[in-house]
Amino acid sequence: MALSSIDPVLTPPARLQIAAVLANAQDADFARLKAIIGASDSVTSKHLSALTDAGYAVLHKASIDGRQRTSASLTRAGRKAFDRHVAALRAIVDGSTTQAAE
Amino acid sequence: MALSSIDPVLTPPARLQIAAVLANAQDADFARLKAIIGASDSVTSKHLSALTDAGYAVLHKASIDGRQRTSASLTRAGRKAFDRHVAALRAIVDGSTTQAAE
DNA sequence: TAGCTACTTTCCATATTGGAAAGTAAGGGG
DNA sequence: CCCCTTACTTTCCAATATGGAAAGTAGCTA
Repeated sequence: MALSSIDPVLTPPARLQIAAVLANAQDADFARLKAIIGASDSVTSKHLSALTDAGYAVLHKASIDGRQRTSASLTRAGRKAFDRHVAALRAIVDGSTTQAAE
Repeated sequence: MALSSIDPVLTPPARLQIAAVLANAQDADFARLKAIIGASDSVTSKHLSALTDAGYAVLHKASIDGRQRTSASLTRAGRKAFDRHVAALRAIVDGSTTQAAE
C-alpha cells in the first residue's frame, strides 16, 4: 500500500524540500537551505540533523576564504529514500485527475 | 515560493490519502477510508473532522438498508486545496518553480 | 426498552516542531 | 594573546499534533 512507502523523515515539508534541493543540486550550503525553508538557524540545523541521523544526508564542513561553510548532500540511502517517498506520494496522488491542475 | 502553497491540513499522509481518494472517487464511505489509512475509528473520525473543519470535505449521513452510513466527499474548496497542495509538492520535488500562474 | 451498529468525543500519553538563547568552534582584529 | 564575529549546534521550553482506548451519542431493530 502506498502509505507503507511514506517516509516519516521526509514528511515534514521543510525536510522534503531540503531533500529535493539536494537531490536536484547535489550540494547546498546551510544558508541556502535555511533561506529555502524559511526557518531559523536552530530549526534548519535540527532538520539537517534529522536527515543526517537517518543516514540520508552528510554535512561537509569546510573553511572557504577563512570562513566556516557547512554544506549538505544526500547519501545514496538518502536519494533512495527520497525517490521512494516521492513515488509513494505519486502513488497516492495519481489516479486522481490532478495531473495538470487548472 | 513552493512552501507557501503547502497546506498543513493536507500534510499528514493519512489526510492526503483521504483527500486523494475523494478527489479520485468523488465519494467514499467511512469504513473504506478507515481501511485505506489503516487507522482506528477514532483516528479516522478525527482526520475526517479535520477535513470538514477546514471546509475541505462534507459528510453525508444516510440510512441505507436501515444502517447508518457515513460517506465523505470533497467540497469545491477541498478539491482546490488538494490541487494546490499537489502542485506545491510537485514544485518542490521537481525543483523548478513550475507553479501554474493563477 | 435493550442491544447492535456506526461513528464521535474525551482522556491521556507521546512525539514533533518551532524559536530564543546559550554554547561551541574557527578565524580575524587590535 | 584575548576578544569579537561568524556560523552553526544544542538546550530549554511552549504549543500542537497524533494515536488509541474507552466512553458517549444516535438511529434502528427486535
